[in-house]
Amino acid sequence: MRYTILIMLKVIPYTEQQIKIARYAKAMAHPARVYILKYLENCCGCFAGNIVDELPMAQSTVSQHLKELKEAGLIQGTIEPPKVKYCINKDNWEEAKALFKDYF
Amino acid sequence: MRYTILIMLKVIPYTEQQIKIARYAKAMAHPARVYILKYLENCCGCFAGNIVDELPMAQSTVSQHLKELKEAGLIQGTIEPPKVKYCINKDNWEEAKALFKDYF
DNA sequence: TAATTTAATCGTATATTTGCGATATACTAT
DNA sequence: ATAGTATATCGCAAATATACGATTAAATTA
Repeated sequence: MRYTILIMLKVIPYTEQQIKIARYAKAMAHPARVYILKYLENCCGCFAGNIVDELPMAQSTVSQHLKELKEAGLIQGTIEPPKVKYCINKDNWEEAKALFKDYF
Repeated sequence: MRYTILIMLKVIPYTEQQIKIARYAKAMAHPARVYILKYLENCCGCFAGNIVDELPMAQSTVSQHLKELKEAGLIQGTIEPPKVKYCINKDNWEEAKALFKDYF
């Protein structure tokens, strides 16, 4: 007796662009982070403390949001003891902009 | 004796736009959903089953992602028994596009 | 009427996110 | 040295997200 085995393969279909868009979108998926990014665009080189003052949440929570934006590559921090100055990461910000523009 | 009471109020600072951007970004924060939106842009009026076939995940999981996109307002489904035809929600898609364009 | 098809929903498990207070760290000023 | 300042990190709780298989619902076909 003969058997025919049919194997259906589903390959992960996402393009690099789609994965990046999802990652950037995730970074922007909270109003506080949307706010921070806009704030830093106008006020590049401000300190973490300034952002904490703007937002209705605890210092530790803001720090966490900053960390997420940093890990997503959208911002970067430079230490100016005892403060930390934050800026938009221009390269990645431009990349995100381009990705979303192409996508929409 | 007299007391002066200083009350510091932090008002939720987010604009409507920022809240909407966060909501749309959240909807796009998973590669499968980024994929689905793009797929529906090219193939408006395709069925849920077609999307399931494209994606490396269970039918129930795809259904959940579709639900999220629907709840975010980015897609809409019309029943054509026993199938469901999905489409981009043009109004909201255009709104999202405009919001992100302004934002970046 | 019974079986099939298509998609949504339910129940569940696990992982991630969000938020907070407390604590740690790393400098500065007294 | 001690106290103060600015920020990050830890530990925890609650909420939300992700994924799956099983079941349900609604219409169609046999």
